[in-house]
Amino acid sequence: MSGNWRPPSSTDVARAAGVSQSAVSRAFTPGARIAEATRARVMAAAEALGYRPNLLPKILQTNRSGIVAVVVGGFYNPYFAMTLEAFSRALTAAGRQMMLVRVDSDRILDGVVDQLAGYRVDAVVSALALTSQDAAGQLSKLRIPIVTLNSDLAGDWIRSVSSDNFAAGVAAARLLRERGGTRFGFVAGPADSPAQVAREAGFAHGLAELGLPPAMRAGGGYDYASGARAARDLFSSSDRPDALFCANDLAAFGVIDVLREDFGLTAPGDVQVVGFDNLDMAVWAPYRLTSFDQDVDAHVAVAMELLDLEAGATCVARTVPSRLVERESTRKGRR
Amino acid sequence: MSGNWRPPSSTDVARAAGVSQSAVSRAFTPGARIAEATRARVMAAAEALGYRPNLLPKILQTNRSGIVAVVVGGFYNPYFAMTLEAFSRALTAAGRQMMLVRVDSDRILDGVVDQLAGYRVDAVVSALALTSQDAAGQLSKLRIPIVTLNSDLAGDWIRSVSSDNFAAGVAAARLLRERGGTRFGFVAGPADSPAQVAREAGFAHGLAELGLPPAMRAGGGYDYASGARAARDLFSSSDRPDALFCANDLAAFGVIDVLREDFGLTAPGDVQVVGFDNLDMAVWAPYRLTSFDQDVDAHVAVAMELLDLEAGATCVARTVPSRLVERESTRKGRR
DNA sequence: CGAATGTGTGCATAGCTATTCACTCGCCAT
DNA sequence: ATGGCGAGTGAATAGCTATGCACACATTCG
Repeated sequence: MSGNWRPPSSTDVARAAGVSQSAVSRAFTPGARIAEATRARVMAAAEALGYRPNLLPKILQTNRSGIVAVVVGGFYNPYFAMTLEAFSRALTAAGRQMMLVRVDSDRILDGVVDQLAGYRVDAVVSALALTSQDAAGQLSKLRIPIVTLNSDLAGDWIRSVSSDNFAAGVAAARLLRERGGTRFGFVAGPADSPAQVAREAGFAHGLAELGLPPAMRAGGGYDYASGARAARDLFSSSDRPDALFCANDLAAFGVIDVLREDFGLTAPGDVQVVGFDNLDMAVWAPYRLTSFDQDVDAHVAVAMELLDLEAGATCVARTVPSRLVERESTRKGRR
Repeated sequence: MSGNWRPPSSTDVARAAGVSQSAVSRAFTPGARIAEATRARVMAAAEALGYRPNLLPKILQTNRSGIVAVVVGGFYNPYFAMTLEAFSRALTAAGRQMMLVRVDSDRILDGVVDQLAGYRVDAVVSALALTSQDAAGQLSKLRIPIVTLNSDLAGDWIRSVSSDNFAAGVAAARLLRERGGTRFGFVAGPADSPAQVAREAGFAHGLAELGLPPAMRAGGGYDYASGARAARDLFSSSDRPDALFCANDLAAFGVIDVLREDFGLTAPGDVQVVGFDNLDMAVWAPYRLTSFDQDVDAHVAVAMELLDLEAGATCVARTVPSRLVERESTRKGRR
């Protein structure tokens, strides 16, 4: 209708209710000193006008927006969806809002930092494989806390929470050995992912600890296609592995499908397969994948805790244990 | 360190650079009238102090935050991830931010509307199966445009963009008939989803148009388990269907897995299966699912356009055609 | 009855930026 | 020489809420 409409302000409500603007503010502030009758009159006027308090002036004064920025690199991996879901719940429960920022892998720093700083976000959560050290530095200068998931970024205002990726790698080696694996293979994730690196190192360490030769290696991505490619690479050679640890579930699915489809091999009879993430799909009939559960809720709980740490001096890094969920892509152990 | 630190303001920068606050503002405003030498001096001071313009005062005056709220019911369905990804891209390209809001299905209205209004979000995108008419009404009163995805909500400030669900249902019926289907089944989504209702109605219409008897029916959810249950229901009876249209891909995967696992049936030999959404997983080896592609990018493009429509008088509803992608869960047609 | 306490209300202000208005200064044209 | 003009700058202000301060009034107590 009118070109320059503006939402009703507390002053408008005050006028309508015949009170001062302060009274309106107090009516909407729990625990404020105001007569019940006045509050009722204000509320009636507010209801009639459709008034909602504007949060921005408060933010302007306190520099606390109640907004947490969550930075992700993409959504192709259902693991991100799980994380997002858990974060969303936790933030809502804490009365905060989530600003979702998607960046094309590398150049996070460009406009994004300016935007986040401009909106005065309370904190940044990065689910990025790798976060630009530069961007992190800029946020630190603005005293905006950063919580990093499965990354190894370090700095003054940076806290990190990770799975015990190395330990899981070791556990994978032990499990596969215990279940009768003899020739081991590792299906790698992207080289720039600290989680991938730690999982591989742990697996290698575990094998060495057991006196076994190092694993064959293929792959290089967290996606299905990368796993499929890895399986073709590994099984086209003469010396085929019979026990695989995959950097994540998505790659493991690709592996399993190619093994069955192209090579007529199934798990766990011909090859045992272990994944990482414990996606919903891990229970699906074609896979029934043994996998490490990252306990997303625990990750998020820790992250929420780290968000509100005020002192930025000490660099905090927390680890959340992952839990091995055995299904039928590995052989049964005695119980 | 200091308890009450505050980020540098334009006044701080002005003091440091020996100019007025106005000059600082102009230095950061493209196209503003300012001498190049002054701008350089301001920029140097800003850099030294780590100054970022605070966006809130501008928002306070213009009531345009640049924030679009995206409301979702959950992330379990990868289709939401696709939508989110596309929206995120589009909003970033338009220089806007996404506030992600997750609601527990029904009670959206509680605090959420207050929050969104309080932050002065420019618009709300709802990817919810059903949106509370009440919440929608409240947002309308605040003149906050709503764009609904695959929903049938109507009202003054509400615009909707949907797939041609009915037409797709008809097309599914024709395809399955043309490929030799004789006994038809429909695997339903949740009853409160307008998309589910339209797809089923279209399928029924298509069958009737071809002079075929109505389809058997099972299911009632958009998830894998629901599809699995539906398959068990349908194939435990004596009169088994040989052509299935599933309300979405996730359910279709459940169907296919149960058919293979529990009944030893495969697609397309024993049963033909058609899904909806064309998820990434539809190409996976165990499925190779024929499915309707919703063209997420087109949905989002239309939604972005509808977001900025100012006039709230006419109720806009746009439809985006879906595209049939044939894979190997249906038989080959002559080409 | 005076004082003290407590309750309820209004006034004024901080918080930060973009923008309008007014002003100065140097330069050109008449 | 003087009016006009454009460029560059600073002062002032709007936008909205929460809150500290002051004040008015009622109530209670010594």
